[in-house]
Order: sequence, then structure tokens, then C-alpha cells
Amino acid sequence: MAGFKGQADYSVDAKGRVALPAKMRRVLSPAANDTFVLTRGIERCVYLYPLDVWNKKEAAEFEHLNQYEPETRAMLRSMYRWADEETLDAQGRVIISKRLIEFAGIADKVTIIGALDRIEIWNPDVLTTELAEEDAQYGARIQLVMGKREAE
Amino acid sequence: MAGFKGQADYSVDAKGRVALPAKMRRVLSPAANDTFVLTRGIERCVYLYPLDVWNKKEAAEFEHLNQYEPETRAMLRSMYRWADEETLDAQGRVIISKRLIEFAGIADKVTIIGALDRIEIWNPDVLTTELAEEDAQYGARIQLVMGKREAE
DNA sequence: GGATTATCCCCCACATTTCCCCACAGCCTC
DNA sequence: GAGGCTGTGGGGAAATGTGGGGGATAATCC
Repeated sequence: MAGFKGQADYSVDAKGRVALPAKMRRVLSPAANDTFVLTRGIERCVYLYPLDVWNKKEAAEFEHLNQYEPETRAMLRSMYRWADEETLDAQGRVIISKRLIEFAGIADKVTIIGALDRIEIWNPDVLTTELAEEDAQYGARIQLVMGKREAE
Repeated sequence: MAGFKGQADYSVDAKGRVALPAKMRRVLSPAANDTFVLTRGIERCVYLYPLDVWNKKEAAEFEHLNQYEPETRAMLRSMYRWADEETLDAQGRVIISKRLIEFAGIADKVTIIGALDRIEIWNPDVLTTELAEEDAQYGARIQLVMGKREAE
């Protein structure tokens, strides 16, 4: 699967609809059926996983966890109670629930970014402030993550 | 794949288009489909990877990283949100997004250099100042990098 | 229980941007 | 010297992002 790439500013209309960039829609596999699983980001944003990607994650990472451990149960509960399945309309837009809009602190403008296997939707101001440091450390971080990898 | 070689000065037109040197275009594999993945350089420039090369990197190096580690997530986000997939037009030009133009500090002239598996696009002035030191240390650095390799 | 209101979903419409095609001048090659 | 290739510039058509309307379904109030 080709990964989601790029960044762009979009608007949220009065109905809570957000258009996804055409470039990202083109990457979608037919198996995704124009459907996404939206959930709260680990950061203060909304994660969008194509349905097929989410299903694979579920089967590979979540289904076999031991739910008799409280930490596991708590993690899965936090993850799934925020999750929401939505299909694109004919214009390529997705509806973001009020819960998620509120969690991400989104008003009427958003910045949408591609992040390999998912799409992230941010409040533009939050993104600018939170990711400035990330960008500044880009070179060091590549060395840290990918350099570590070579040493394996 | 034969590596990209050489250096040349080109201009950026009003639409943000930059022609790639014909010599570099001839090196492209048909699998690249005349398409590049552009992303921010680790240095202050734009990296261009042919699509086939990028897809191999993605599958071999990025897809299997553990995104539950914050550092990994941050690195992939910085990498992918700057990335952009673009196809050459009939004249062999590629469009560079305004974001990348701005990041690399490019105005209307660029220097394009070949760098083995990728092409780099620089502001000519930035390149001259930043790479002067690199060139000066050429001999010592070859010994450092390639000498280490023999010791393995 | 019926009427009214609210919500959701699909369709239509428009303005801007993007993309693709055509055109031309300079250079190298033959 | 002729012809093709290369780098540069611009215009028209299609796609993209955005807004709003109308009908069906569900919820609420009297």
C-alpha cells in the first residue's frame, strides 16, 4: 500500500463535514470501500484509518491481547469508545463527530496531514505549535530512529 | 539502478515548475512511471526519490517501524507530511509545492544535484555556503566512512 | 397517537485551482 | 546547415473544494 503523504488546509462546514484531499483519496485501496475508522489521536488530533487497514490492525494487534489484564482492558476501551466508522460522500467528504471535533479542539478550519498508514486532522494552530519542535529535530530524529535500526 | 549524477542550474517558473536535467531523466527506471516523491531534505533542500525507489524504502524501512514509540511516530509524521507525489509533465518538469519551495528557501533559481538514489534541489546560495565545508573535508571524510567499513 | 421539529443523507451548483496541451527559442548533434 | 532535443513560457479544459437545498427517517412535544 502506498502511504498517505502531504499536508493541506481545509475547512469544516456547518454540518461538520471535511473534504479529504484528492491525492489522499487516490491512494485508497478499493477494499477500504471509501470508509474510514476515525478515532482520537495519541496526540491532540483525529486519526483516520482506511477500513481495510484498521481491520488488519485489529486482527494483528488487538484481537489477541489478554483482556484479563486491567491495563489492556483500559487501553482497548479508551481506543474503541472514541472510534467511529464513517463513509465518504459523493464529494469525498467525511463527517467528524462532535466528540472528536471537541477532543481535537477543532473549529472551522483544519490542517490535514498524511502519516503513512493513516490521515491526521488537526486544529491548524495546535499543529503549528506542537510540530514546530518535531520539525526542528527532524535530522536528529531520523538518525535516532533509523540509525538504531541499522544496529540491530 | 544506475545512480543520479551531476549538478546543474535551472530556473523555477511562475507556476513552481522545475525541469529535471535530461541526463537524470534517462536514468529513471520505467517502474518509476515518470513519478517522484518529493520531501524535505534532512538538509535545507528538497529530496526527489523516483517512485519505485521510494516504495521500496517504504516497504523495507518505514512500514514495519513501531509507531507506538513517540520518536518513531514523530519522525514518520515529519517525513510524510512534507512528502508529495508528483509526475513529470510532457516537458520533463515537476511541480514543487509552495511549502517545499519555502522550506528550502528557493526563489526563481535552483541548483539540481544527483545524489545516488535521489535528486536534490537547492537554493544555489545555500548550496554554495553549506557544502563548501563538506567539499573541503572530502578526503578526510572518505577515509572516515569507507575506512570504518573495512574494519567490519 | 398525531403533528411538529430536528437530524441525517443524497443531490445539485458554482468558483477556483490544477492539470494538460500547444508553442517557441537556443543548443548540440549529425 | 538542418534537424532533433532541451529548457522555458503561457492558455484552455477538466477536476477539486465548498456551499446549500430538499426529501426521507427518527426524535420530541402536545
